[in-house]
Amino acid sequence: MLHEEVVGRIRAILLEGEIPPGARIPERELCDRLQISRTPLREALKVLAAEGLVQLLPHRGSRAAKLTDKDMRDLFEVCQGLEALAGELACERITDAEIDEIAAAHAEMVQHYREGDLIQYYRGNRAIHEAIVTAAGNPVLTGLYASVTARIRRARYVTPMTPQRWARAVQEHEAILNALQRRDGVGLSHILRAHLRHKREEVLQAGFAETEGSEPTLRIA
Amino acid sequence: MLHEEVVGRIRAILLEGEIPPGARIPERELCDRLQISRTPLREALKVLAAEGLVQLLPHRGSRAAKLTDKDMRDLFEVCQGLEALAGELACERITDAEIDEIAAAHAEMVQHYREGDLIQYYRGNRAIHEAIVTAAGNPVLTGLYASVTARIRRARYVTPMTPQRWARAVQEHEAILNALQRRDGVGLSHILRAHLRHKREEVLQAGFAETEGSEPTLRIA
DNA sequence: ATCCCAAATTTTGCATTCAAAAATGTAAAA
DNA sequence: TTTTACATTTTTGAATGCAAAATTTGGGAT
Repeated sequence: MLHEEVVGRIRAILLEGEIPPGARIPERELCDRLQISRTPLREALKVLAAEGLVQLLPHRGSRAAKLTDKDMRDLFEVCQGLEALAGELACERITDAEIDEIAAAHAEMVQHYREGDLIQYYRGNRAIHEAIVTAAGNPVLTGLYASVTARIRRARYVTPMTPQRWARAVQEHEAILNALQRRDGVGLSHILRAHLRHKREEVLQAGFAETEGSEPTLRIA
Repeated sequence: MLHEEVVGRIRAILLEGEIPPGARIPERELCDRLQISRTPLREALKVLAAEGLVQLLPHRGSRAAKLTDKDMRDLFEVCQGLEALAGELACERITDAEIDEIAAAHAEMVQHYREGDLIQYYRGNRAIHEAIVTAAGNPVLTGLYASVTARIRRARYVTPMTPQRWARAVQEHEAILNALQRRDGVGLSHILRAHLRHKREEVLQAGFAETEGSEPTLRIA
């Protein structure tokens, strides 16, 4: 199946930031690179446009979606809502085994925190949030969440992670795990919202890399 | 722009139920009907597949997405979450003018209820929910909501609307309007969730039209 | 009569081709 | 020197063509 493959690869290229936000996407160049003709490429671009990663301009080609501050705020809001929903549902459905897995991932993440390994910390952090969404057992939710987080990650923003913020984030994660273990859906929902609200505030305060030139010091993956 | 046009028309055909869930979508036939070649048609089908209205089977063509009971439950859950989020956000941002508009739409809907005009009642009901989502002022949310509700509407389910259920729905709508006017985001969020949960229970209890033969007595729009 | 397998037909997936629109470059006039 | 009009080039959007895969059809064996 060429089509899916192509969508995935272009998505990766966009998430990787190889084509910066707002930049034109040269069809021919991508065709040469992916060794395909324009037909499947254009199909893939249409799909990615539907996902919000690409914007199509009539007779003027496609560009990598450019996210404004407002777009980021909107995405974070929705992400928050989806995570809160996921938390509630997860508490109703999560198995003990799944909780154990998340607890293990949490412990690992805390270890990275102690070691000061921000990259690995972020990786673990993301894994935990995705595990919670998965535990909600709702593929529709999983799909929308993936789409929204992809778009957020697309904006290679930089957060100046201060010790205070990091410590608070870890504390919040302790609370998240705790609520999960108690299967306190409402509580988890509130914690998750606050957690993401804090992150959003940090991001929007710091601004994020919108321009092509500015190289991010750290990409949150 | 041919592409957008085509996506819209096929989406309409699917929502209209002309191609029943699970049925094959004959490319050639649609091409003849829409007077286009296969290229833009296939691009449109890919987009609709990304939206979840169409499912593509490798080398076996595309089918109108078939929704299982589980799918419906998942969609309702997410819809609930999105509406609850929209309610909270709307309360923070809605203008007096927008509230007045919704109040007017509400009064109109109640009038249809009194007249026993279920079709018009549903139309007004949908308009109100969409207005609340719009009032949230979050295009990302609006887009996801549109996608989810389209998929729900796609399943032409039938709800035996009893007088009791109808009365409760109207009561809940009174409460929704009330919370909006008081700009009570948390309250509105809870009411909206309960509102949709009730609807979901009705729908899932009744089952929905999955087979081609069964003609729905009433399509919830 | 039923089942199974192979040939023919249809349909799908992708490449190529063609026409139209936009971008670019050039030259002439103000 | 700047601006505008025009021609050329590039790129996009859609149609067509072609090979591979799947479905259908027909014939033979059980």
